[in-house]
Amino acid sequence: MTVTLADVAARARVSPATVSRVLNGNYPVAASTRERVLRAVDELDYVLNGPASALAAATSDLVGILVNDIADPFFGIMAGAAQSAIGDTGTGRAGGEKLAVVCNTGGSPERELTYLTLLQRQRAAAVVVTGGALDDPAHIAALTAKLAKLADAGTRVVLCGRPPMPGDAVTATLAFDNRGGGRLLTEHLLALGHRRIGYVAGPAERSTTRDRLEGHREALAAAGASGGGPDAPGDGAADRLTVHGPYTRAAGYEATRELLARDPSLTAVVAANDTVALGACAAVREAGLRIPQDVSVAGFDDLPFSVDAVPALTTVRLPLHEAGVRAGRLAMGTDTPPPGGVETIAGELTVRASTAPPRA
Amino acid sequence: MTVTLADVAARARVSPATVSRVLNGNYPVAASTRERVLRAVDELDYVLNGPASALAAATSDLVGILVNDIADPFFGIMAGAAQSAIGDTGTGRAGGEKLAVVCNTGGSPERELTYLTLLQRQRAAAVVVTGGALDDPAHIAALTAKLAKLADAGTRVVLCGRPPMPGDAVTATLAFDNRGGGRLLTEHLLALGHRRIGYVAGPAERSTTRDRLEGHREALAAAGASGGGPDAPGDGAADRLTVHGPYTRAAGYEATRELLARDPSLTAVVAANDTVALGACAAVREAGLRIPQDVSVAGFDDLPFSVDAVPALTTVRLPLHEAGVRAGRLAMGTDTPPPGGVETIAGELTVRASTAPPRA
DNA sequence: CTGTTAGCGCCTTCAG
DNA sequence: CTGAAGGCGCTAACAG
Repeated sequence: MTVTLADVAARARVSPATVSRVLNGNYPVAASTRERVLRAVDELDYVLNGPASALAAATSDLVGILVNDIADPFFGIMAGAAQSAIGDTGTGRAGGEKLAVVCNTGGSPERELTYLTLLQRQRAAAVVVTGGALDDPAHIAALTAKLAKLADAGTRVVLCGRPPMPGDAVTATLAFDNRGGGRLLTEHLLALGHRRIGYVAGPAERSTTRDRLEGHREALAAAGASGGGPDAPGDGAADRLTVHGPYTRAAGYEATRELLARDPSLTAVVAANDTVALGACAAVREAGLRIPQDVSVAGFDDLPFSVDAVPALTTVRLPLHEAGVRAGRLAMGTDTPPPGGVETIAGELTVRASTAPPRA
Repeated sequence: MTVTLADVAARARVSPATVSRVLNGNYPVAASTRERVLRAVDELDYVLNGPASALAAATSDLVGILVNDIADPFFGIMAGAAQSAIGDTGTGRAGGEKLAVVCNTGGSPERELTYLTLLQRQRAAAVVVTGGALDDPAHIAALTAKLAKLADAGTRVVLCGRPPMPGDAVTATLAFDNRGGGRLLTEHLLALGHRRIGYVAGPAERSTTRDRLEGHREALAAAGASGGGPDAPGDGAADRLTVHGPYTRAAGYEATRELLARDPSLTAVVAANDTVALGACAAVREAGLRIPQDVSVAGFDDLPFSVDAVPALTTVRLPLHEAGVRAGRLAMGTDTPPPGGVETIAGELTVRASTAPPRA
């Protein structure tokens, strides 16, 4: 029923090996022969058998992209960029195309491991793992081991928007400077004159959460050290003004209500990301406070909707698209990895209308 | 280097055939033997060779999910839901898991076809195609032919959020009632008393665009027919008050500026979807008009951010998650297809704060 | 430049 | 319930 390479060979009156060679284009073939083969392929409407090819060649054209939440544009943008960078490599003919696919872990460590196993089973050519890591040592160990196995089997591994991992299994790591970004944002607020700043953090066990929060605390500490005075924020106050929750709008809303209850004199709220910031805005507004006149609000990531929020959100812009493209190229082996294997990508403070000096 | 099924067999002191049988679980094996095999698998850290398995069995555990834009939550939600419905089928052991992957076509018909070919090459177990179709007959024909080939090769094909296609290649179609939804929305505006309604449509060549616009026009026509009077909207006016553009916020912004310029007396703007509506809101606001006091704005889809817009967006809720889950189950063969193969899913008018009666 | 020859690792009848 | 044997469709050395 299904036409095989042998059928094509017969029709083109050449050997199967020759057909394979023109299809893969990695071996000299006479132009006339090639054309005859290509014609036979078209006439027979032949489609290469991927599994057979992968089995014989011991590598497949599958590239996996792992994301924590496919419904979140943060991941969608990176994944889409990586996928197009990978897909565009295709030579046009049936040969070169890679099948770039995205796998949604839903943030679950088990599913992350499961997908990696599935990809290993398929003998994937490369794997791109995006998004913040879990801080759990057991999971990190399991993940490291799994990635090492993949690398052993010849799969290229690149991390995108995720901190470096131990071991040498990883081809390249693109890490976001979350800590630096967090610091920038809070410094901005501090410079504006804010002193009582609430922080809506992400899930406690994620590296992204930790880094951004650390940046925030660093800025606070620096201000406290330099500024002095009884009004300066200390660590105790910072703890009291931090609430953790998932990276969702609903969590941002709840957390902000809580913060406002704990300290009604808050003049600013920093959210772990833009999505959370949207929830924070809703809570602030519901409390009868104006943004930014009564309370400033800031996010992180600069997702597309942030510029449209009312007021437009002050945030830290992360070059998600560029990072995704780079990750895709690295996975294809068309870009050379950075020296040391790790590249840190800075965030850019983007000041818009949601932050302003506090009321006098 | 890599451990094979034969290694496992040797260690468990059984034949390769037996190992295969316990792994696939589709054949009786003595409990004690099974346990011995499973232990060997764990000890050797064996991972099935997907390509080899697929080659021998002539089917793989790959399931492809095609989306138009992975950075758009509309698709992310459906894809995520489908993927989890498919992944959750796993029996837990290395056997049953399917590898559900999402492929981003970027709305390009060529890439859609390319991905389908790639999936066909992998001998995918099933394919879920989401999102509106292109109205181009040539592409529809090509797509139909490709899907027929996939179906021939034993791949299950399900359409999700897309109109039915000719031929019997498709296992099941989950179509959204875009026309009905569009009608509901405009009827709502009409009932509120609006007469001059602008429409920001999507790309002209997409079925989703066409259907939603038709619903809008139907409502207008019905009102014109029943209402009469010189102020009643006619087709000419409707044409003049419709602007097409891509499904982006920027397009919504531009189109709305244009509409406002064409007819400053507009009292309502209906957008093709929520994302576009956000841009429309920005344009309305920038024109110094208030929502909904001066101009009402409505969207479509009810994406998560819509409830957070200011004011919260009136829209038509589509059960994206539920549809995705259903599509996933249909793709797995765990749900039975609807009679006739086509199931139409209605949208639900969701009235929020962005629409109100026009000013007197 | 092209044909021949062996497998790649697994599944699946067919015997036992 | 278990083992033996053949082949799935393709690629990769080797020869020529």
